[in-house]
Amino acid sequence: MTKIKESSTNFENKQALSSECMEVYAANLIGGQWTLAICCYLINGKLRFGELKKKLPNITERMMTLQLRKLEENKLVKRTVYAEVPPRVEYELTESGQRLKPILGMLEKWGKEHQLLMATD
Amino acid sequence: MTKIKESSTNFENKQALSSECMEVYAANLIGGQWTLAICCYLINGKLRFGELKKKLPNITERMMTLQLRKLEENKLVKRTVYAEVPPRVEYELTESGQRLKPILGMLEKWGKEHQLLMATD
DNA sequence: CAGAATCCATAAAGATACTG
DNA sequence: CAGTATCTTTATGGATTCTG
Repeated sequence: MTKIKESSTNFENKQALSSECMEVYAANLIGGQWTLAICCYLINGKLRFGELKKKLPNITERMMTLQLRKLEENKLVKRTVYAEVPPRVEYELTESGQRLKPILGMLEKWGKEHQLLMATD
Repeated sequence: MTKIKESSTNFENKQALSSECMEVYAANLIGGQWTLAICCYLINGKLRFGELKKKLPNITERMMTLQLRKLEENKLVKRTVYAEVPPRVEYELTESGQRLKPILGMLEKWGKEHQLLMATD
């Protein structure tokens, strides 16, 4: 009786997926609290759980697990478990995740410009 | 003693703005529940409160007000109040909001591709 | 018309402790 | 190491009623 749905950021029961435009669908996939941060760090290559955790000092393990599982479920991240002791799990972006790269680039550029605007006023 | 902060999606106290990359900052600005949906509809020109509400049948007035105020606060949306009876308020994207257009375009494209991937598997 | 004010339910996030 | 489990807190969203 494993509980799965705790933090699935509701794609199924909310409006976004069903009736809204594709941008909203996309935003729901990548707009989660830690989603983009994780993707940013994975875009340069695979990372282990602990390595990723180090880059996100403020995230709890619990949240990281939940977010990574969601990302995996949404096929943005691939999770590979190595049957070793001590355990090793590696996370990497999928093809689809990689294709976010140009979008991340534009977001970064837009963010910089916008931050400037927010400041000079 | 007006209460302002009820739904400000926490830029100030959370990690995103302070330590993370610019993509995360940007995502926090546009990643809110209704944010992108609203932007999508405003990208073709200004709309009144009621008109926008019609395009988002599932949003409550309360949420729309909150989201629009947040958008305004973040300078993505400009709010113009006309001193008329009955009252008229128009919402439109700011320059900065308009500059999201190419990003929305890419998100749409990516979303379509990704949705296909999610289906064929 | 375009909201503001309340009250309330649920969902998401955090702290902490524990484990294969 | 890479998580789980549990509990608590906080955030988010909704229903309803009221108003300039």
